[in-house]
Amino acid sequence: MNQKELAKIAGVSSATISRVINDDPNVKPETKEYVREIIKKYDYVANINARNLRASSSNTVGFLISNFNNPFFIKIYQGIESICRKHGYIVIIGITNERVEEQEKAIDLFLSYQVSGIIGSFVDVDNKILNKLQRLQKNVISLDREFDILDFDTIVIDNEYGGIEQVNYLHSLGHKKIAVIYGKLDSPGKERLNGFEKGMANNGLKSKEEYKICGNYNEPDAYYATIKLLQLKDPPTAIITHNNLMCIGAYKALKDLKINIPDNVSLIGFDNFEFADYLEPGITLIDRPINQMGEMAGEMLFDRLENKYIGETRRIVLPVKLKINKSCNFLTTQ
Amino acid sequence: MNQKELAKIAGVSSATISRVINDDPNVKPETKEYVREIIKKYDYVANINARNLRASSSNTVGFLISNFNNPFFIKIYQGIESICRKHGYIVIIGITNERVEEQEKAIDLFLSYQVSGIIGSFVDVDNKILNKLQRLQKNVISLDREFDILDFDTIVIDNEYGGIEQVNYLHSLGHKKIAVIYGKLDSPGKERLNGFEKGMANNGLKSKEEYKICGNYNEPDAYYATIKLLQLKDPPTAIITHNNLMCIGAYKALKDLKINIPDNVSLIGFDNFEFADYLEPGITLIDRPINQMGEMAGEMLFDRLENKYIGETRRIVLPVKLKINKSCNFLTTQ
DNA sequence: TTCTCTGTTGTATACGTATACAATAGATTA
DNA sequence: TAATCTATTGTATACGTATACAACAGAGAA
Repeated sequence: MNQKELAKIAGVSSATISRVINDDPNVKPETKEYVREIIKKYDYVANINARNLRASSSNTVGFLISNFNNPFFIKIYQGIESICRKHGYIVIIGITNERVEEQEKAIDLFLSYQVSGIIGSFVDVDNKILNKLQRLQKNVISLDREFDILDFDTIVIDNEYGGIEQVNYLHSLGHKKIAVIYGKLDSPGKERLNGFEKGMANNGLKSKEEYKICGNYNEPDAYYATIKLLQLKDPPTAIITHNNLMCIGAYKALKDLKINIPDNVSLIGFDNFEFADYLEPGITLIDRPINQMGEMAGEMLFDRLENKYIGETRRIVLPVKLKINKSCNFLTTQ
Repeated sequence: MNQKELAKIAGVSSATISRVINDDPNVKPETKEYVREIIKKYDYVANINARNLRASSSNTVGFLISNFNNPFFIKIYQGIESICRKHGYIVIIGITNERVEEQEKAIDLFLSYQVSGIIGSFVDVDNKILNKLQRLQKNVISLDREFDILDFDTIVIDNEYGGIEQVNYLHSLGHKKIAVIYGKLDSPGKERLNGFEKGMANNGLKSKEEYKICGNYNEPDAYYATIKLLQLKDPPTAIITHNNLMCIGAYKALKDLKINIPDNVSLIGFDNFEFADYLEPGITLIDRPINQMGEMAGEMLFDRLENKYIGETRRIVLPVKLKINKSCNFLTTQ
């Protein structure tokens, strides 16, 4: 069923159908009502492909993520979705799995959909990707990641500060043997690690190579990293993790090894997660305003799309905050 | 940049461009290679709206869910997405928030996108919705919910059995004062509650009205339901919850009330969740093969779409299993 | 040579929509 | 009355693609 067929049934022209659908004021009220009844009766829905083709745009926003393994992206998605819905836009999801090839495919998909804008946690950006993104003018928001080459609105958190604070807090409890399970060295990963090193240096602590293990931002790698750390001849008394999944991995490893947190080992996380407060012990961590991020990204994008903001690229750095719970303890003399 | 423009640049016709994109064998290999270079050079991507319009189909699957608050749907989404990706299809998400009006909008959206099929956890289905769905022939999978009116492939779990097993287990531990926090009375909700009643009756237990509270499948309602239960003059010794979010709500309430699980109150859940094993105590629950459900739904759909299966409506009932952990204990004499 | 066949490319068109423009009837004005 | 204006509707078209069909050149056969 299309406009033409429906028009024939209704005894009007297809233009009238179209006008009624788009609530054109130049239609006689009775006609409008009559056509609306016909539309309802036949459950007619306009073909969005034809619509978008004709309009040369699609009221669609692309949301680029690694995947949904990290609940971080789910929260962000919900925020973006609600803003888009409010503006009558659809979100399509592109998954990179942290691979540049998949990222490129996802971006091509977005472009083929004629998206109005993209909100993305980009894996890596070279000139090729940049060229593609530039077709969207400034309607791109880089979320959680930064790239020198990328001159788009950006929302990040203060990763370095978070990294420093983790060390500061453990140091204040008397810890000296501090290990870190860090993530992939993308932009937030590097900054968190920089923060770690700065924190150590500021407090006059020595950053030992064997205390630094990459957990690739995922749970199993962090699990094994934790086990490795504890098998060292001189194991650390505190473990820092640089994201939520790795914190969970470390927590599970410590539990499985029957190591008491925080009496034997203190554990501090980065980024909150659903059960952080309800594990035993509750997890001390660097908290970030994740609920804001999605909506903020959405709103920044629509400010651009609706020309409410025309101007220089914006860079928002959201603050992080140490949230103390019970997974860290004063270092007892051993 | 479209085919016509690119064709002019390349010095061929737009038909040739189109043929190269679709890897038509009737193109001279050298031409193909040459055109591919041009496409790459100009980063040309075909307009998917025009494509879908021309094709009168869209290689798109609609996935209908309540929302992403329940991690259940995330797992399912991941399964469906991976199967769709394998087949070159895109998933678009429709959110109902468990409201029929939003469900209708989501389905209209799917239809306007010319989806090839829908996998959905439907809120409710009347003739109107049914009519719309029937446009997709049999390419609809009803997930987790059942409706008499709906003659489509269905994947559910054995909800009633799960409900019975919860009671059986608690009874085997000596509990008699068993409360249940049940969910919305949709199809699985009803069956779980039926299971509860049957289990109680089978074991000669009396099902008290004041021990039955609706937790609406969400965490806060279950939290308050739990508090209410414990404020009763004669509080229950065991609490059954009928989904994961409500189990979490009950767990948090008990924790916040400093009530020991399982010594003071036993808690049993329905449906697994990330931290069930790592809470203290680990949660005893009815486990279901959730990882299978998404992929299975995807595969069932593509069997239809690719005519690998043509036939009667299928109904798959996946088994559930009691997973014993430490949140239930023998009833100690009071 | 002439004809046929094959491989390759181009031309023209339909998909369903929104809208510019044309057309019409009826109302208003001079 | 004729002229003008307004409200409403219809007609024709472009959006970008994929493909049916036409066209053509060159190879091979008769």
